Formats: sequence, structure tokens, C-alpha cells
Amino acid sequence: MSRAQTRGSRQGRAGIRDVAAAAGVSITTVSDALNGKGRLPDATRRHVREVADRLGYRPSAAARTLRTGKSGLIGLTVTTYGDEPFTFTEFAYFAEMARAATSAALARGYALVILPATSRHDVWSNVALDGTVVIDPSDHDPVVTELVRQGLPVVSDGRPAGTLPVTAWVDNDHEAAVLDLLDHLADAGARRIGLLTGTTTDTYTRLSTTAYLNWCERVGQDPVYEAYPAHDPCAGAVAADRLLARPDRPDAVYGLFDPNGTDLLAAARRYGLRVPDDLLLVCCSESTVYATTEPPITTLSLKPRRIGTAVVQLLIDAIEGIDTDGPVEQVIPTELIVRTSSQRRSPRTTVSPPRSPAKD
Amino acid sequence: MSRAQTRGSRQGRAGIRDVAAAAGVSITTVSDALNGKGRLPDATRRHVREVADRLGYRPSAAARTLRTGKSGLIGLTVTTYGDEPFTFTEFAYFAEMARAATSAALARGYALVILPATSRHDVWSNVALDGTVVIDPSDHDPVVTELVRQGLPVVSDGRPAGTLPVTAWVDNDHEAAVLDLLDHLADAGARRIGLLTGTTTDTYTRLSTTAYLNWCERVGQDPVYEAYPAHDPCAGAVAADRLLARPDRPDAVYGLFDPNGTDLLAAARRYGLRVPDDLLLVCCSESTVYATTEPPITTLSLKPRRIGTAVVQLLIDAIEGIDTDGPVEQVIPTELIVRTSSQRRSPRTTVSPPRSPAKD
DNA sequence: GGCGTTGACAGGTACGTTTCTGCATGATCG
DNA sequence: CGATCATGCAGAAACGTACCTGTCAACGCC
Repeated sequence: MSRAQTRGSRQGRAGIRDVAAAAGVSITTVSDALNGKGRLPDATRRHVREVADRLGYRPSAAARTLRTGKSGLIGLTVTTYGDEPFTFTEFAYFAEMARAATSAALARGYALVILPATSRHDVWSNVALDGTVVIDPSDHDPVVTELVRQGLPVVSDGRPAGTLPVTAWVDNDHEAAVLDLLDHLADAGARRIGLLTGTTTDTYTRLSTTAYLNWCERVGQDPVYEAYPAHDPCAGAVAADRLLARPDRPDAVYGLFDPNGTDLLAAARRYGLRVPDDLLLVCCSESTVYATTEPPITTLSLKPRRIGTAVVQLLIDAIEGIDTDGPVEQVIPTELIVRTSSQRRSPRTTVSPPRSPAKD
Repeated sequence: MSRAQTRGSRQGRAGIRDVAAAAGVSITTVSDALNGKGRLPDATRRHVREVADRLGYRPSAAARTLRTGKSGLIGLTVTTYGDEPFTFTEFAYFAEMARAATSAALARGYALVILPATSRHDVWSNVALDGTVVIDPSDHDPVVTELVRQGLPVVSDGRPAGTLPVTAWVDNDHEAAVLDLLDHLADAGARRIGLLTGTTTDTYTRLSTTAYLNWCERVGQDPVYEAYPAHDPCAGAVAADRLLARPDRPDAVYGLFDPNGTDLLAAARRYGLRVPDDLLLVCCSESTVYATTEPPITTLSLKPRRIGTAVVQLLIDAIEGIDTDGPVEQVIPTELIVRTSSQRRSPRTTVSPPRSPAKD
């Protein structure tokens, strides 16, 4: 059996060799013609392209990756709780962030691979990545360390704690956001502001909580807060209830996590507290449901779409060698979407307008 | 410069050659030792493994893929609206489905790549896929056709319309779900049930709408419905308002899309309609916020987690050659989560319990 | 003691690209 | 008119792995 026969009879996809043979040119010419490289007359280029189309030729991604060292794939690392990737409470944030990141990556010719932040590197080593986005990495994340050791650029969503050697990071200014928000509540007449926070040690929770404690110290208020494991969807409702059941019940509450708004609203109803008259409410959320709750709830948006886009842009810049020295930092402003729940004297009982389309 | 020097001085990752040299064995032995193949004494196996660890050896995914023809990557195709992948209204469903799919894939050693359902195959051909999950493919989806032509298994979430040659599909029985739901509303005393539906032609919308029309014909009710472009987050609120503003205002409404619950609730408040006394409400949603709205809203869950898991299992089965003839079909039962909004006479004013953890 | 048999490894090829190098051919120029 | 040079293309060497095909020793068997 000759080589030619072997080639010719290959079932499945046509290779670059087949195209070369069919077009009567060399492999080099085919590669150059299709990739727009080399010095070829337009006639040859067109001819090759046409033959390739006719044969339904698709270059092998694996071979290209092996040869060039670039796969066009970006890892999207999500924290896992138990067996499941990403937490329930992060849904809206994660979905929006991932959506923007996917979109930004595709626009630049990259695709996203969802990977868990487990240290089992058997999954990681099975996929050729050009770089990785890490969401809220822990202090000395072994995955990040390993990736950086391999020379891969790593950009984190969330300020890296400790000496984590990321290529770049994007984050909000969580302290400023919380302080601003607490001032807003105080302006609306809050005397004792409570906090619904998490027991986890991630950067977001930590920064937000210390910002709250600092604010309390500054204005001379005793901290009133309940912490619960944020990845447990039930625990939030229980913690909200506990917070409002305290003898030193707060007259305003900020909830750090997405579902806290409905949790707190339900708890307030149980205790006969009117919002915003007896209790001011704000929570950090990307969900649009809070525009149509009764009453609509003020939310703090972390702008996940801008974060997702920024993270991917920085990563691809690093991949494509737009080098900078030292980690690049980018701070995305938050947005406080003020609704009825945080305005003590509602100006008038307005008809709540339809949700806004959430443009950016 | 000798070859050995070239190898030795290679910056970056160590290759299988380096491991073989350092361990004093051949490349074959290293490959066999690490992959658990061949006939090697345990001593050699351990030795090779240890040397590989010491050198920080990670096999090249690209080379492995090129050699074996398997990449361990599964495409997750999402419909795009404009530039953005997946729609806003699908958030909770998509997030849960993707979460389950990711988890199931990882458990079997595969990773998910998010890809848009655009026909621009330049993105597709840049990544080596072992198979693809397609969410709600359109009638003669060119992407699906192309993938199948390449011999890749394709499993769709949603019954394929027309003669789309998918390997397998998973879906709910949407007709049965809608009929069941409408019966439930009728049992609760509804005399005229309205529908909030979409203008898109995807299978879900189409099947659900025709099921509604059939039901109306069967019980002799005039259909009362409003259709709107489901991918526009504002249009839902407007359509909900329009539906309740009609002269033949329904006394019960089913909303096909996730945000319809809050949209309808807000509209009902504008018109002074009490839920469930004046208006019964059900919507199709995976969101847990409907457990804590005022009143809690009955939802139809499509069980996206079970769908995501099933889709991935079927796909990997096909990839790994557990062949079957003809497309495999799997129907996942829906679940009607009955809450206050669809019970005309609420048995007693219960304290609404904390959200359930949504186990499956 | 010749002979299949089996264990333990080495050599070499193929996977399908990209790209470096090289070789003709004709054009340009001093 | 020979030297130089751009042009258009072909050959072949990688990229790093997996696996098929040996080879060589030791070993039991009649």
C-alpha cells in the first residue's frame, strides 16, 4: 500500500496535503495562501482557497496549537463548593460576568473554557490554555501559582491577597463602595445599620466587612451583624431572620449577597416591619428583580459586565505580548441604584417603571 | 550547538524527552509509566513518576490531542442575540444548566468551551472539540449540520426541529407541562387564563403556545395572549401591562419566561389587582426569588440541572463510542412548584418558609 | 540444550500544521 | 552583459506525544 493511497483513502476530514495535491501546489503554498502570509499572487491564493472550500478543508486545531504554541483558549476559573462549580449566590454576578467575558473573548478570536479551581491538575493539564481568568482567588491559590510557574498569564477578578503573582487584576473599590452606601443610609435617617455578611474569607467579604466595621467605629455605632456561609442558599434566610430578631435590632440593613434582599424583605414582613418606614434595605446584587419587588430595593451593582470585559482584555493583551512590567491594576467603579427601600420619606407613591435594559 | 544542548536549554516546560533522559529510560517507558500502559515493573513506574514530578513535567495537551484525536473538550453552544451570548431571560435557566453540565463533564474528565451559535466557523475550527452540546437549535442550524458532517457527536437541549441530524436530544414534555399547569389554574377557579409568550420561533415557545391554544380550544375558552421579543428585558414588563389592560382581562396568567412573574406582579399592583384573589399567577422560572415575593409565586421548573447532566452524559457516551443506532431521546419531567399565587383560597396565612436548597 | 514465551525496554514513525531555508526564474541595474 | 534582487514556490524540519515494532535477556519445557 503506497503512501498516496493511505492519504487518499483517509476517511474523515481532508488535510492540508489533500488540498495541496488537489490544487497542484505545495503544502507551503496552501498554508501561506490560507493564512494570508508569504508572497503569493492573488490568482494562486484564490485558487487554493477555492479548492480548500470545495474539499471542505478545516485546519486541525490540535496541529496548529502544537506548532504555534497558541490554542486560542482562555480558562475561566470558578470557585467550587462541593462538587458544583460556582455558588448559587453568585449566579447573577457570575452569569453577567461570564457573558461579558465570553463576548469580549470571542470578539478577539478566543474562546472560554470553564474550569474549576480545584488543585486536581489532571483536568488543567488536559487542555492547552493561552492564559487564565481567575475569579476571586484565595490567598495562596495553588492553581494560580502553578499556572504562573508554567509562564501562563493569569488575570484575576478580585484583588489578589498576599503575594499572589498575577499578571493583572481587576476589582471594584469595595471599601469605598460600602462606606458610600452606609453614608447613603445614614443620610436617609438610619441610626443603627446592620450587616448581613459571610463566613468565608474571600477578599470581597473581608474588605466589605472591615469597611463596615471601620465605618461603625468612625461614627461611633456598635456593629450589628450576622455572618453565614454564603454558599448555602438556606442559611441566608435564617441569618436575615436572626438579624431582625436581635434585641438591638437595626433600623437599616445592608446585605452583602444577592439573595439577601428578598431574604430580608421576607424577614421584615414576618416581624411586621415596613420598608422603608421601619427598616431601610440595601443589598449587593445584579438581579433586576429588585426593581419590581414591593417595595423596590436599592442595590449596589459591581458592574460585572465591565469587569468581565476588562479582565479578558487585560489577559489577551498579556497573551499577545503587549507587555508591561509589574501587575496591571484596574478599578471598576460600582453603582448604587437607589430605589424606594433606602429612602425614608418616599417622595410620592410612583408607579414603578419597567425594568431598565441594563445597558453596560 | 548540539541537539542535547538545545533540549537542555529549552526554557519553559520540560518535555517527555527530558524526563526520559533524567530517568535514564526511553520515551516509550515514560509514556507507558505515566499512562499506566505497557508492561513495566512497579519500581520503574514509580521511578519515572518521581522524576517527572521533580521536573514538574506536564504533558502537552496539544500534542496529546494531535496524537490521540481526543481533546477532552466539549462545546457548549448558546444562542446569541446581537453580540452577546445567551439571553437575559434565560439567565437562571442557562446558569443552572451550564453549572450542572460543567460539573457532569468535569466528573468524566471533560471541560466545557462556551461557543456562540454563529455560523462564523473561524471560531469553531480554532478549537478541537470531541463533541458539542447545542441549546435549542434552530430548524436547519448550519453549525449543527457542519459539526455532524465532520463526524462530531451533537446533543441538543431541546427537541430538534425538522430533520436536524443530532446524535441525541434531551427535553421536557412542554405540551404536557403546559396542559397540566392550565388544569391546575382551572382547578383553582380560573375562568379565563391568559398567556404571556414570545415572538421567537424556538421550539420551547412554539410548543408551549400551541399547547395553550389547544387547551383553550378543548375547554372552549377564547385565547388571551400577548407576545413580545423575549430577549428584550424591557418588553416583558410592557407586554405584561398590556395583557392586564385588555378589555377581556384574564383572571389568571401564565408567563413563559423567567422575569414574567415580577413583571405581572408589578402590573397587577398598578391595576389594583390582588394576587391570588383577583388574579392567579404562574410563570416558568428557575429563580428562587419567587419563593419570597409578596405573595410567593407558583413556578414551573424545567429542571435545568437534570437536563444539563443528561445532555453531557449522552454526549460523552457518544464520544466514547457507546454507540446506539438512531437518535437517543430523553424526556425530563417538569415540576410545578405550587405557591400562594395560584391558590384562590389560601388555606391559611402561613409564614413563608426559607427557600428550599433546590437539591436536584 | 534448542525453542517458544514472556517481560522490559528502545527505536522509530505518524499525527497535521507552520515556517525556515533554499532554489529556480525573470526583472533591474550599473 | 553579468551581478543583484525580488518573486513564487517547494522541501524539510520541527512541535511533543502515543503506539507499533522490534530486540535482548531470562525462563520454563520436552
